Amino acid sequence: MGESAGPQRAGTKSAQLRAYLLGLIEEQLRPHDKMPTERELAETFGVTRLTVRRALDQLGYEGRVYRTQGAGTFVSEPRIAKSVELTSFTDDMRARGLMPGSQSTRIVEVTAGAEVGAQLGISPRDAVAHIYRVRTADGEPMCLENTYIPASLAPDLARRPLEGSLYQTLVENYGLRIDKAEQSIHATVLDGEMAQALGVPEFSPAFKVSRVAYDARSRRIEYAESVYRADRYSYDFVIYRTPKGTK
Amino acid sequence: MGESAGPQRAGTKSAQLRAYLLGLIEEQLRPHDKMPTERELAETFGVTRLTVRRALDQLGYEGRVYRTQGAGTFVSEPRIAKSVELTSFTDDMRARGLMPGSQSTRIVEVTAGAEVGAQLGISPRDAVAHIYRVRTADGEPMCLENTYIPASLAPDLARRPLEGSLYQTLVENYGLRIDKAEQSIHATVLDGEMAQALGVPEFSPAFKVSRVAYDARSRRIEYAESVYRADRYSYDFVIYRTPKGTK
DNA sequence: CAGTGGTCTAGACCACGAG
DNA sequence: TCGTGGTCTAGACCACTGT
Repeated sequence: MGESAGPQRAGTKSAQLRAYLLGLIEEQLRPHDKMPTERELAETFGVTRLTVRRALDQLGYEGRVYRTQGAGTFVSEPRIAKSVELTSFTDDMRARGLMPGSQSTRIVEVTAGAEVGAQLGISPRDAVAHIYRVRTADGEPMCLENTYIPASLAPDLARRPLEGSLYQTLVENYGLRIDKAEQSIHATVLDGEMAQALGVPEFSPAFKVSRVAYDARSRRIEYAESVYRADRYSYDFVIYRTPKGTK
Repeated sequence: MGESAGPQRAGTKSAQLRAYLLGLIEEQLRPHDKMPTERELAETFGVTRLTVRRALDQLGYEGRVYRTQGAGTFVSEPRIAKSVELTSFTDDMRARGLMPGSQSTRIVEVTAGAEVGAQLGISPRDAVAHIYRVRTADGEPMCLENTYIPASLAPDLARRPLEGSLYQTLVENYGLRIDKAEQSIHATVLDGEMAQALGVPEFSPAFKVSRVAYDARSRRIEYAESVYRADRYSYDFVIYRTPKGTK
């Protein structure tokens, strides 16, 4: 299918194939329709079945198709919930159809202290950039965010005007790309100060999210504590049974 | 490593290899230690690199190892948080070092009604088994759970003594195996009735979890609404950047 | 029984990291 | 430059589904 000159920049064959199949799913097939067989796809695209399977594995992981041995591969029902993916606040809000923004951003360099130091695996006396933001969606407060980044990884970050995405800044100026994050989510109620900052009554329910983010080399890049308004935010995701080989 | 007569029943070679590597990670190596190279493992175990890679891919998804092209595969730091996996309440509690239990279980057959019918994709007039349970951990209430299962899939479930795991019953008696679930998590505060059932003060924070579970054929098997005490429960998981091929 | 997905072999070349 | 993981080829056999 080389002639479909879609706006794909995908490098690998399986990624190209995945993009093609995604188009097929979204534009031509309906839920529970049967996809072409792996052998058909392999022949059509001039690749091996393994390559086809990689593309389909990916789509299966994303919940777009399901497979039944002996029967075939089928289109999943439209997804109600998104799988848990590592996205920026900006992308997260856009995916929810909301317009993201920030208020009262403050960025300063401070010493890490016990808690932040422990989370980042550095000395409590090491310097970190501390970014405080009130994140908004459609102009209304959505969450309070405190982000800490080791100064050793991003020197002078605190003296840089923070325009655009923080993650983009980290990639472009420091070569730091977040690849993985560990999150811990608690339910809580808001105290007076936080409630006021978020524009809701005191004792309103909220999510408290702690996150440690790593790059591909397993270095800790960021520690963030966020508090989300529960009336505007929910976690929607897909989970799967035992990761496939374990049974 | 054929001579390690561990209690493994794993079928595929990659699953056996994964089990061996897991032992290696947990018993002999330390975080950031280098794992054997893929080619070494392939030769040692008499399999191809692809098979080795499947085992390592798996461990990578589970957050146990990380790989760097050109450098090698390394042991991840001990996991602070678990990846989101589809587990039963029982397994979830055990993983947290708590002793799971149930109180005041009730199971009845009722008509689905609008909400449950919509979630399960059946008629509001169709029959469902409704299971209500107060789930306990170490003898203390942990969550309230309302589970609904279409009677067409599990006839007479309501007339069956519910002993052992519900999921086990579904597999053994009805051939229903849950493979995937969509979850939506909200933060809330408890009203008087729920607070009393959970043994906490009114207006205590809590998680409200809605779940639709599917089998491998994408049939909806179960709808469940659960309310968890926030003082005893948190969601801890790992998230990854864009699913690999998308960039 | 025919056809499907699930697993595996035995190679090959490429892209990247470190000395 | 060399060794590593990342991708791919061209086959093969098995396990399961549906008829």
